[in-house]
Amino acid sequence: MARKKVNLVYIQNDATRRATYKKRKKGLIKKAHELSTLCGVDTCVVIYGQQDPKPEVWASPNKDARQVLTQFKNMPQLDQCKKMVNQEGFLRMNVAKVRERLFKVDRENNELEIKLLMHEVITGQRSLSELTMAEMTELVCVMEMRHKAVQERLNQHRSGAGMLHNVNTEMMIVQEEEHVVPMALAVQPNEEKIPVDAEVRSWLNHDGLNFACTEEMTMMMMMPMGVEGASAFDSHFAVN
Amino acid sequence: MARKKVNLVYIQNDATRRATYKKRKKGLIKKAHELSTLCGVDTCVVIYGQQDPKPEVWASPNKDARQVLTQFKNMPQLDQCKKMVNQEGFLRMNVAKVRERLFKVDRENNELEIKLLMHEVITGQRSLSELTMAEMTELVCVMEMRHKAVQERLNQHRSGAGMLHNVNTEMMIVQEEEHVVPMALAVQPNEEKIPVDAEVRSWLNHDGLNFACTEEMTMMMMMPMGVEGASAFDSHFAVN
DNA sequence: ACCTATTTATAAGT
DNA sequence: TACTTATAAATAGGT
Repeated sequence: MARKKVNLVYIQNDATRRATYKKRKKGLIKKAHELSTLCGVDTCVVIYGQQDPKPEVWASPNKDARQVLTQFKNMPQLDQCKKMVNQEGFLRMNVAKVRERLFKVDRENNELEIKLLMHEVITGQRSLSELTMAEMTELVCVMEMRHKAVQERLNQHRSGAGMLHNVNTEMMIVQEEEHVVPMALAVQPNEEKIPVDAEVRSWLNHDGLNFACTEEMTMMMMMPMGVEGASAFDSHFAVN
Repeated sequence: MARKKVNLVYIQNDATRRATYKKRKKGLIKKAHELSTLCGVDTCVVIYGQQDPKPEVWASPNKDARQVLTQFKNMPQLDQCKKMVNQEGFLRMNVAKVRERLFKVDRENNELEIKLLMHEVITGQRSLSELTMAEMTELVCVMEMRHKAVQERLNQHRSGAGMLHNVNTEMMIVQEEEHVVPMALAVQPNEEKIPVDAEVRSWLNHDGLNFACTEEMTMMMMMPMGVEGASAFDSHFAVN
Protein backbone atom coordinates (compact mmCIF):
# COMPACT_ATOMS: atom_id res chain seq x y z
CA MET A 1 0.00 0.00 0.00
CA ALA A 2 2.82 2.34 -0.35
CA ARG A 3 5.80 2.97 -2.54
CA LYS A 4 4.63 0.04 -4.53
CA LYS A 5 1.41 -1.80 -4.97
CA VAL A 6 1.63 -5.06 -3.13
CA ASN A 7 0.86 -8.35 -4.81
CA LEU A 8 -1.44 -10.45 -2.75
CA VAL A 9 0.87 -13.45 -2.51
CA TYR A 10 2.98 -15.00 0.17
CA ILE A 11 6.10 -12.91 0.82
CA GLN A 12 9.11 -15.11 0.20
CA ASN A 13 11.72 -12.81 1.73
CA ASP A 14 11.94 -13.65 5.37
CA ALA A 15 12.81 -10.25 6.81
CA THR A 16 10.25 -8.48 4.67
CA ARG A 17 7.56 -10.93 5.63
CA ARG A 18 8.23 -10.59 9.32
CA ALA A 19 8.24 -6.80 9.11
CA THR A 20 4.99 -6.86 7.20
CA TYR A 21 3.51 -9.29 9.67
CA LYS A 22 4.33 -7.07 12.61
CA LYS A 23 2.94 -3.95 10.98
CA ARG A 24 -0.19 -5.51 9.64
CA LYS A 25 -0.98 -7.42 12.79
CA LYS A 26 -0.91 -4.18 14.71
CA GLY A 27 -3.05 -2.52 12.07
CA LEU A 28 -5.57 -5.34 12.06
CA ILE A 29 -6.03 -5.26 15.81
CA LYS A 30 -6.38 -1.50 15.73
CA LYS A 31 -9.05 -1.79 13.10
CA ALA A 32 -10.88 -4.40 15.13
CA HIS A 33 -10.76 -2.16 18.17
CA GLU A 34 -12.05 0.80 16.19
CA LEU A 35 -14.92 -1.20 14.80
CA SER A 36 -15.74 -2.39 18.27
CA THR A 37 -15.76 1.10 19.70
CA LEU A 38 -17.45 2.96 16.86
CA CYS A 39 -20.26 0.48 16.36
CA GLY A 40 -20.60 -0.98 19.82
CA VAL A 41 -19.97 -4.56 18.86
CA ASP A 42 -17.73 -7.21 20.34
CA THR A 43 -14.95 -8.32 18.07
CA CYS A 44 -12.33 -10.95 18.30
CA VAL A 45 -9.21 -11.54 16.25
CA VAL A 46 -7.02 -14.60 16.34
CA ILE A 47 -3.73 -14.79 14.50
CA TYR A 48 -1.81 -18.01 14.53
CA GLY A 49 1.69 -17.44 13.26
CA GLN A 50 3.61 -20.66 12.72
CA GLN A 51 6.91 -18.77 13.07
CA ASP A 52 6.37 -17.99 16.66
CA PRO A 53 4.17 -20.79 17.91
CA LYS A 54 2.11 -18.55 20.16
CA PRO A 55 -1.23 -17.35 18.83
CA GLU A 56 -2.01 -13.68 18.95
CA VAL A 57 -5.49 -13.05 20.27
CA TRP A 58 -7.42 -9.87 20.63
CA ALA A 59 -10.90 -9.56 22.07
CA SER A 60 -12.88 -6.45 22.87
CA PRO A 61 -13.17 -6.16 26.64
CA ASN A 62 -16.41 -4.22 27.05
CA LYS A 63 -19.02 -6.82 27.82
CA ASP A 64 -19.05 -9.01 30.87
CA ALA A 65 -18.98 -12.78 30.90
CA ARG A 66 -22.71 -13.25 31.13
CA GLN A 67 -23.45 -11.24 28.03
CA VAL A 68 -20.76 -12.96 26.07
CA LEU A 69 -22.05 -16.31 27.16
CA THR A 70 -25.61 -15.36 26.25
CA GLN A 71 -24.44 -14.44 22.81
CA PHE A 72 -22.58 -17.67 22.73
CA LYS A 73 -25.77 -19.58 23.38
CA ASN A 74 -27.61 -17.65 20.69
CA MET A 75 -25.33 -18.91 17.94
CA PRO A 76 -25.33 -22.66 17.98
CA GLN A 77 -24.34 -23.07 14.36
CA LEU A 78 -20.63 -22.39 14.53
CA ASP A 79 -18.34 -24.64 16.51
CA GLN A 80 -15.38 -22.37 16.14
CA CYS A 81 -17.31 -19.50 17.63
CA LYS A 82 -18.33 -21.62 20.57
CA LYS A 83 -14.74 -22.49 21.20
CA MET A 84 -13.62 -18.92 20.90
CA VAL A 85 -16.25 -17.65 23.27
CA ASN A 86 -15.39 -20.48 25.60
CA GLN A 87 -11.82 -19.31 25.69
CA GLU A 88 -12.84 -15.78 26.47
CA GLY A 89 -15.48 -16.90 28.89
CA PHE A 90 -12.95 -19.08 30.60
CA LEU A 91 -10.61 -16.20 31.21
CA ARG A 92 -13.34 -13.96 32.46
CA MET A 93 -14.70 -16.64 34.75
CA ASN A 94 -11.20 -17.10 36.04
CA VAL A 95 -10.91 -13.46 36.93
CA ALA A 96 -14.23 -13.60 38.72
CA LYS A 97 -13.33 -16.75 40.62
CA VAL A 98 -9.94 -15.51 41.72
CA ARG A 99 -11.45 -12.22 42.77
CA GLU A 100 -14.16 -13.94 44.77
CA ARG A 101 -11.62 -16.06 46.58
CA LEU A 102 -9.51 -13.00 47.25
CA PHE A 103 -12.40 -11.29 48.97
CA LYS A 104 -13.10 -14.38 51.05
CA VAL A 105 -9.51 -14.75 52.16
CA ASP A 106 -9.35 -11.04 52.86
CA ARG A 107 -12.35 -11.26 55.15
CA GLU A 108 -10.86 -14.22 56.97
CA ASN A 109 -7.67 -12.26 57.28
CA ASN A 110 -9.39 -9.31 58.88
CA GLU A 111 -11.19 -11.51 61.38
CA LEU A 112 -7.98 -13.21 62.36
CA GLU A 113 -6.27 -9.87 62.79
CA ILE A 114 -8.94 -8.72 65.19
CA LYS A 115 -8.75 -11.91 67.21
CA LEU A 116 -4.99 -11.73 67.36
CA LEU A 117 -5.07 -8.07 68.25
CA MET A 118 -7.36 -8.75 71.18
CA HIS A 119 -5.11 -11.54 72.37
CA GLU A 120 -2.10 -9.32 72.18
CA VAL A 121 -3.69 -6.44 73.98
CA ILE A 122 -5.06 -8.63 76.74
CA THR A 123 -1.73 -10.39 77.12
CA GLY A 124 0.03 -7.05 77.17
CA GLN A 125 2.12 -7.68 74.08
CA ARG A 126 0.75 -4.56 72.50
CA SER A 127 0.03 -1.28 74.15
CA LEU A 128 -3.31 0.33 73.46
CA SER A 129 -1.53 3.56 72.65
CA GLU A 130 0.04 2.06 69.53
CA LEU A 131 -3.26 1.03 67.98
CA THR A 132 -4.85 2.89 65.12
CA MET A 133 -8.33 4.31 65.35
CA ALA A 134 -9.70 1.55 63.18
CA GLU A 135 -8.08 -1.14 65.31
CA MET A 136 -9.43 0.50 68.44
CA THR A 137 -12.94 0.53 67.03
CA GLU A 138 -12.81 -3.14 66.10
CA LEU A 139 -11.30 -4.04 69.42
CA VAL A 140 -13.88 -2.15 71.43
CA CYS A 141 -16.59 -3.98 69.53
CA VAL A 142 -15.16 -7.38 70.33
CA MET A 143 -14.39 -6.45 73.91
CA GLU A 144 -17.86 -5.17 74.58
CA MET A 145 -19.32 -8.44 73.39
CA ARG A 146 -16.95 -10.45 75.50
CA HIS A 147 -17.54 -8.19 78.46
CA LYS A 148 -21.24 -8.74 78.17
CA ALA A 149 -20.76 -12.49 77.96
CA VAL A 150 -18.66 -12.50 81.09
CA GLN A 151 -21.17 -10.43 83.02
CA GLU A 152 -23.91 -12.82 82.04
CA ARG A 153 -21.80 -15.67 83.28
CA LEU A 154 -21.20 -13.84 86.53
CA ASN A 155 -24.88 -13.24 87.02
CA GLN A 156 -25.61 -16.89 86.36
CA HIS A 157 -23.06 -17.85 88.95
CA ARG A 158 -24.29 -15.37 91.56
CA SER A 159 -27.95 -16.28 91.18
CA GLY A 160 -27.47 -20.07 91.42
CA ALA A 161 -24.12 -21.66 92.02
CA GLY A 162 -25.29 -25.15 91.12
CA MET A 163 -26.26 -24.28 87.58
CA LEU A 164 -22.95 -25.00 86.00
CA HIS A 165 -22.92 -28.59 87.13
CA ASN A 166 -25.26 -29.45 84.30
CA VAL A 167 -22.45 -29.39 81.81
CA ASN A 168 -20.77 -32.71 81.25
CA THR A 169 -17.51 -32.26 79.35
CA GLU A 170 -14.21 -32.95 80.97
CA MET A 171 -13.12 -29.41 80.25
CA MET A 172 -16.08 -28.27 82.20
CA ILE A 173 -14.93 -30.15 85.23
CA VAL A 174 -11.53 -28.51 85.07
CA GLN A 175 -13.21 -25.21 84.71
CA GLU A 176 -15.40 -25.88 87.69
CA GLU A 177 -12.53 -26.90 89.89
CA GLU A 178 -10.07 -24.25 88.86
CA HIS A 179 -12.13 -21.38 87.67
CA VAL A 180 -14.19 -20.70 90.68
CA VAL A 181 -11.27 -18.80 92.09
CA PRO A 182 -11.02 -16.06 89.47
CA MET A 183 -14.77 -15.74 89.53
CA ALA A 184 -14.66 -15.18 93.22
CA LEU A 185 -11.88 -12.74 92.58
CA ALA A 186 -14.14 -10.79 90.35
CA VAL A 187 -16.46 -10.21 93.25
CA GLN A 188 -13.81 -9.57 95.87
CA PRO A 189 -10.88 -8.14 93.95
CA ASN A 190 -7.31 -8.31 95.18
CA GLU A 191 -8.02 -10.76 97.96
CA GLU A 192 -7.04 -14.00 96.29
CA LYS A 193 -4.41 -15.06 93.78
CA ILE A 194 -5.22 -17.10 90.73
CA PRO A 195 -3.41 -20.44 90.50
CA VAL A 196 -2.50 -19.81 86.91
CA ASP A 197 0.42 -22.14 86.51
CA ALA A 198 -1.46 -25.18 87.77
CA GLU A 199 -4.41 -24.25 85.64
CA VAL A 200 -2.36 -23.77 82.51
CA ARG A 201 -0.54 -26.99 83.14
CA SER A 202 -3.78 -28.86 83.49
CA TRP A 203 -4.97 -27.41 80.19
CA LEU A 204 -1.79 -28.21 78.39
CA ASN A 205 -1.69 -31.75 79.66
CA HIS A 206 -5.39 -32.15 79.32
CA ASP A 207 -5.36 -34.47 76.35
CA GLY A 208 -2.59 -36.72 77.60
CA LEU A 209 0.24 -35.13 75.67
CA ASN A 210 3.28 -34.29 77.73
CA PHE A 211 5.06 -31.01 77.45
CA ALA A 212 8.43 -31.18 79.09
CA CYS A 213 8.74 -27.65 80.34
CA THR A 214 5.44 -26.48 81.68
CA GLU A 215 7.09 -23.75 83.67
CA GLU A 216 8.58 -22.30 80.55
CA MET A 217 5.20 -22.57 78.92
CA THR A 218 3.69 -20.58 81.71
CA MET A 219 6.35 -18.00 81.20
CA MET A 220 5.61 -17.95 77.50
CA MET A 221 2.09 -17.06 78.27
CA MET A 222 2.92 -14.44 80.85
CA MET A 223 5.88 -12.77 79.29
CA PRO A 224 5.08 -9.74 77.15
CA MET A 225 7.08 -10.13 73.99
CA GLY A 226 8.62 -7.56 71.73
CA VAL A 227 9.99 -5.47 74.57
CA GLU A 228 13.51 -6.76 74.40
CA GLY A 229 15.33 -9.98 73.81
CA ALA A 230 14.34 -10.09 70.17
CA SER A 231 14.70 -13.67 68.97
CA ALA A 232 13.80 -15.93 66.11
CA PHE A 233 10.37 -16.21 67.62
CA ASP A 234 9.55 -12.57 67.10
CA SER A 235 9.20 -13.00 63.40
CA HIS A 236 6.38 -15.40 64.09
CA PHE A 237 4.72 -13.65 66.93
CA ALA A 238 5.31 -9.94 66.71
CA VAL A 239 2.96 -7.79 64.68
CA ASN A 240 4.98 -6.14 61.94
CA MET B 1 -10.94 8.29 7.70
CA ALA B 2 -11.99 10.69 5.16
CA ARG B 3 -13.52 14.10 4.79
CA LYS B 4 -13.22 14.43 8.54
CA LYS B 5 -11.13 12.95 11.27
CA VAL B 6 -13.18 10.45 13.18
CA ASN B 7 -13.50 10.47 16.96
CA LEU B 8 -13.03 7.06 18.50
CA VAL B 9 -16.37 6.97 20.30
CA TYR B 10 -19.62 5.10 19.79
CA ILE B 11 -21.56 6.53 16.85
CA GLN B 12 -24.92 7.70 18.14
CA ASN B 13 -26.60 8.21 14.80
CA ASP B 14 -28.15 4.93 13.82
CA ALA B 15 -27.83 5.14 10.06
CA THR B 16 -24.29 6.41 10.17
CA ARG B 17 -23.30 3.70 12.60
CA ARG B 18 -24.75 0.94 10.46
CA ALA B 19 -23.06 2.30 7.36
CA THR B 20 -19.75 2.52 9.16
CA TYR B 21 -20.22 -0.96 10.54
CA LYS B 22 -20.73 -2.42 7.13
CA LYS B 23 -17.77 -0.66 5.57
CA ARG B 24 -15.38 -1.32 8.38
CA LYS B 25 -16.40 -4.92 8.79
CA LYS B 26 -15.57 -5.49 5.16
CA GLY B 27 -12.30 -3.65 5.53
CA LEU B 28 -11.35 -5.60 8.64
CA ILE B 29 -11.96 -8.92 6.98
CA LYS B 30 -10.04 -7.83 3.94
CA LYS B 31 -7.10 -6.85 6.12
CA ALA B 32 -7.23 -10.17 7.91
CA HIS B 33 -7.24 -11.97 4.60
CA GLU B 34 -4.30 -9.96 3.32
CA LEU B 35 -2.30 -10.65 6.44
CA SER B 36 -3.07 -14.30 6.14
CA THR B 37 -2.01 -14.47 2.50
CA LEU B 38 1.04 -12.23 2.66
CA CYS B 39 2.55 -13.76 5.78
CA GLY B 40 1.24 -17.29 5.56
CA VAL B 41 -0.53 -17.26 8.91
CA ASP B 42 -3.94 -18.44 9.89
CA THR B 43 -6.25 -15.72 11.02
CA CYS B 44 -9.77 -15.60 12.28
CA VAL B 45 -12.09 -12.68 12.85
CA VAL B 46 -15.32 -12.83 14.79
CA ILE B 47 -17.69 -9.89 15.04
CA TYR B 48 -20.67 -10.07 17.35
CA GLY B 49 -23.17 -7.63 15.90
CA GLN B 50 -25.56 -6.40 18.58
CA GLN B 51 -28.98 -6.36 16.94
CA ASP B 52 -27.60 -8.97 14.61
CA PRO B 53 -27.77 -12.20 16.65
CA LYS B 54 -25.53 -14.02 14.20
CA PRO B 55 -21.83 -13.34 14.53
CA GLU B 56 -19.84 -12.38 11.50
CA VAL B 57 -17.00 -14.81 11.14
CA TRP B 58 -14.08 -14.84 8.83
CA ALA B 59 -11.27 -17.38 8.83
CA SER B 60 -8.31 -17.83 6.54
CA PRO B 61 -9.42 -20.06 3.65
CA ASN B 62 -6.80 -22.79 3.66
CA LYS B 63 -7.28 -23.89 7.20
CA ASP B 64 -10.72 -23.14 8.53
CA ALA B 65 -11.57 -21.47 11.76
CA ARG B 66 -12.01 -24.67 13.62
CA GLN B 67 -8.47 -25.72 12.94
CA VAL B 68 -7.12 -22.35 13.94
CA LEU B 69 -8.98 -22.51 17.17
CA THR B 70 -8.07 -26.10 17.80
CA GLN B 71 -4.44 -25.19 17.45
CA PHE B 72 -5.03 -22.35 19.83
CA LYS B 73 -6.78 -24.59 22.28
CA ASN B 74 -3.95 -27.10 22.21
CA MET B 75 -1.42 -24.50 23.29
CA PRO B 76 -0.24 -24.65 26.86
CA GLN B 77 -2.61 -22.48 28.79
CA LEU B 78 0.07 -20.25 30.24
CA ASP B 79 1.24 -19.19 26.80
CA GLN B 80 -2.31 -18.45 25.80
CA CYS B 81 -2.73 -16.19 28.79
CA LYS B 82 0.54 -14.46 28.14
CA LYS B 83 -0.44 -13.72 24.59
CA MET B 84 -3.94 -12.61 25.38
CA VAL B 85 -3.77 -8.98 24.54
CA ASN B 86 -6.07 -6.17 23.76
CA GLN B 87 -5.32 -2.51 23.65
CA GLU B 88 -4.75 -2.15 27.38
CA GLY B 89 -3.73 -5.69 28.20
CA PHE B 90 -6.79 -5.56 30.38
CA LEU B 91 -7.62 -9.16 31.02
CA ARG B 92 -4.09 -10.41 31.35
CA MET B 93 -2.99 -7.75 33.78
CA ASN B 94 -6.11 -8.15 35.81
CA VAL B 95 -5.73 -11.86 36.29
CA ALA B 96 -2.09 -11.51 37.19
CA LYS B 97 -2.67 -8.70 39.63
CA VAL B 98 -5.59 -10.31 41.40
CA ARG B 99 -3.78 -13.60 41.62
CA GLU B 100 -0.69 -12.00 43.05
CA ARG B 101 -2.67 -10.22 45.72
CA LEU B 102 -4.52 -13.42 46.51
CA PHE B 103 -1.27 -15.22 47.19
CA LYS B 104 -0.04 -12.41 49.38
CA VAL B 105 -3.21 -12.30 51.45
CA ASP B 106 -3.21 -16.06 51.66
CA ARG B 107 0.27 -16.06 53.11
CA GLU B 108 -0.66 -13.42 55.66
CA ASN B 109 -3.69 -15.48 56.50
CA ASN B 110 -1.63 -18.57 57.18
CA GLU B 111 0.77 -16.70 59.42
CA LEU B 112 -2.07 -15.25 61.42
CA GLU B 113 -3.65 -18.66 61.78
CA ILE B 114 -0.49 -20.08 63.27
CA LYS B 115 -0.12 -17.20 65.69
CA LEU B 116 -3.72 -17.47 66.75
CA LEU B 117 -3.52 -21.23 67.06
CA MET B 118 -0.58 -20.96 69.39
CA HIS B 119 -2.37 -18.42 71.52
CA GLU B 120 -5.40 -20.60 71.75
CA VAL B 121 -3.49 -23.71 72.65
CA ILE B 122 -1.44 -21.94 75.29
CA THR B 123 -4.54 -20.30 76.74
CA GLY B 124 -6.30 -23.61 76.70
CA GLN B 125 -9.05 -22.55 74.35
CA ARG B 126 -8.19 -25.39 72.04
CA SER B 127 -7.21 -28.87 72.94
CA LEU B 128 -4.19 -30.34 71.24
CA SER B 129 -6.19 -33.42 70.41
CA GLU B 130 -8.42 -31.50 68.02
CA LEU B 131 -5.55 -30.21 65.88
CA THR B 132 -4.72 -31.61 62.48
CA MET B 133 -1.30 -33.00 61.66
CA ALA B 134 -0.44 -29.90 59.66
CA GLU B 135 -1.45 -27.60 62.50
CA MET B 136 0.57 -29.67 64.92
CA THR B 137 3.64 -29.43 62.72
CA GLU B 138 3.39 -25.68 62.40
CA LEU B 139 2.73 -25.30 66.08
CA VAL B 140 5.67 -27.43 67.11
CA CYS B 141 7.90 -25.32 64.91
CA VAL B 142 6.77 -22.07 66.53
CA MET B 143 6.83 -23.53 70.01
CA GLU B 144 10.35 -24.84 69.64
CA MET B 145 11.53 -21.41 68.63
CA ARG B 146 9.75 -19.77 71.50
CA HIS B 147 10.98 -22.40 73.91
CA LYS B 148 14.52 -21.76 72.84
CA ALA B 149 14.07 -18.02 73.24
CA VAL B 150 12.74 -18.46 76.74
CA GLN B 151 15.58 -20.73 77.76
CA GLU B 152 18.08 -18.20 76.50
CA ARG B 153 16.36 -15.57 78.54
CA LEU B 154 16.47 -17.82 81.59
CA ASN B 155 20.17 -18.43 81.16
CA GLN B 156 20.80 -14.73 80.83
CA HIS B 157 18.91 -14.11 84.01
CA ARG B 158 20.66 -16.88 85.96
CA SER B 159 24.16 -15.86 84.90
CA GLY B 160 23.77 -12.16 85.69
CA ALA B 161 20.63 -10.77 87.30
CA GLY B 162 21.57 -7.13 86.59
CA MET B 163 21.63 -7.56 82.83
CA LEU B 164 18.03 -6.79 82.21
CA HIS B 165 18.26 -3.36 83.78
CA ASN B 166 19.89 -2.05 80.63
CA VAL B 167 16.58 -1.88 78.86
CA ASN B 168 14.86 1.45 79.14
CA THR B 169 11.25 1.21 78.00
CA GLU B 170 8.44 1.60 80.44
CA MET B 171 7.13 -1.84 79.54
CA MET B 172 10.48 -3.18 80.56
CA ILE B 173 10.14 -1.71 84.00
CA VAL B 174 6.80 -3.40 84.43
CA GLN B 175 8.34 -6.60 83.28
CA GLU B 176 11.16 -6.27 85.71
CA GLU B 177 8.91 -5.60 88.65
CA GLU B 178 6.25 -8.11 87.91
CA HIS B 179 7.89 -10.73 85.85
CA VAL B 180 10.64 -11.81 88.09
CA VAL B 181 8.13 -13.98 89.85
CA PRO B 182 7.25 -16.32 87.00
CA MET B 183 10.90 -16.55 86.14
CA ALA B 184 11.66 -17.66 89.63
CA LEU B 185 8.76 -20.01 89.37
CA ALA B 186 10.38 -21.62 86.40
CA VAL B 187 13.32 -22.56 88.55
CA GLN B 188 11.35 -23.56 91.62
CA PRO B 189 8.03 -24.77 90.31
CA ASN B 190 4.87 -24.85 92.40
CA GLU B 191 6.25 -22.80 95.20
CA GLU B 192 4.95 -19.35 94.30
CA LYS B 193 1.78 -18.01 92.72
CA ILE B 194 1.86 -15.51 89.88
CA PRO B 195 0.05 -12.22 90.62
CA VAL B 196 -1.69 -12.35 87.28
CA ASP B 197 -4.59 -10.05 87.94
CA ALA B 198 -2.45 -7.18 89.17
CA GLU B 199 -0.08 -7.70 86.31
CA VAL B 200 -2.78 -7.77 83.71
CA ARG B 201 -4.42 -4.73 85.19
CA SER B 202 -1.18 -2.85 85.09
CA TRP B 203 -0.77 -3.76 81.44
CA LEU B 204 -4.26 -2.80 80.54
CA ASN B 205 -4.03 0.53 82.31
CA HIS B 206 -0.50 1.03 81.21
CA ASP B 207 -1.12 3.80 78.74
CA GLY B 208 -3.53 5.77 80.85
CA LEU B 209 -6.74 4.40 79.39
CA ASN B 210 -9.28 3.22 81.93
CA PHE B 211 -11.09 -0.02 81.61
CA ALA B 212 -13.99 -0.21 83.98
CA CYS B 213 -14.01 -3.90 84.80
CA THR B 214 -10.50 -5.14 85.20
CA GLU B 215 -11.65 -8.17 87.13
CA GLU B 216 -13.84 -9.22 84.27
CA MET B 217 -10.93 -8.62 81.93
CA THR B 218 -8.80 -10.92 83.96
CA MET B 219 -11.52 -13.50 83.74
CA MET B 220 -11.70 -12.99 80.02
CA MET B 221 -8.09 -13.89 79.78
CA MET B 222 -8.28 -16.87 82.06
CA MET B 223 -11.55 -18.39 81.02
CA PRO B 224 -11.32 -21.06 78.37
CA MET B 225 -14.05 -20.30 75.88
CA GLY B 226 -16.10 -22.59 73.75
CA VAL B 227 -16.71 -25.12 76.50
CA GLU B 228 -20.13 -23.86 77.43
CA GLY B 229 -21.96 -20.59 77.70
CA ALA B 230 -21.81 -19.96 73.99
CA SER B 231 -22.42 -16.27 73.41
CA ALA B 232 -22.21 -13.61 70.76
CA PHE B 233 -18.52 -13.48 71.43
CA ASP B 234 -17.91 -16.97 70.20
CA SER B 235 -18.44 -16.00 66.62
CA HIS B 236 -15.51 -13.64 66.97
CA PHE B 237 -13.21 -15.74 69.02
CA ALA B 238 -13.84 -19.39 68.41
CA VAL B 239 -12.05 -21.23 65.66
CA ASN B 240 -14.69 -23.24 63.94
C1' DA C 1 13.19 1.90 15.08
C1' DC C 2 11.97 5.95 12.09
C1' DC C 3 10.65 8.24 7.56
C1' DT C 4 7.61 9.29 3.73
C1' DA C 5 5.83 8.43 -0.88
C1' DT C 6 2.18 6.07 -2.12
C1' DT C 7 -1.67 3.05 -1.71
C1' DT C 8 -5.79 1.95 0.68
C1' DA C 9 -9.75 2.77 3.55
C1' DT C 10 -13.49 5.36 4.37
C1' DA C 11 -16.72 9.73 5.93
C1' DA C 12 -19.77 12.44 4.10
C1' DG C 13 -22.29 13.77 0.40
C1' DT C 14 -25.32 12.39 -3.59
C1' DT D 1 -28.28 0.90 -0.91
C1' DA D 2 -24.61 2.04 -4.12
C1' DC D 3 -21.52 5.34 -6.03
C1' DT D 4 -18.27 9.37 -5.54
C1' DT D 5 -14.52 11.78 -3.80
C1' DA D 6 -11.83 14.33 -0.55
C1' DT D 7 -9.17 13.14 3.05
C1' DA D 8 -7.38 10.29 6.91
C1' DA D 9 -4.76 6.15 7.77
C1' DA D 10 -1.89 2.39 6.70
C1' DT D 11 2.15 0.88 5.19
C1' DA D 12 6.30 -0.72 1.59
C1' DG D 13 10.57 0.09 1.02
C1' DG D 14 14.44 2.56 2.39
C1' DT D 15 17.58 4.47 6.27
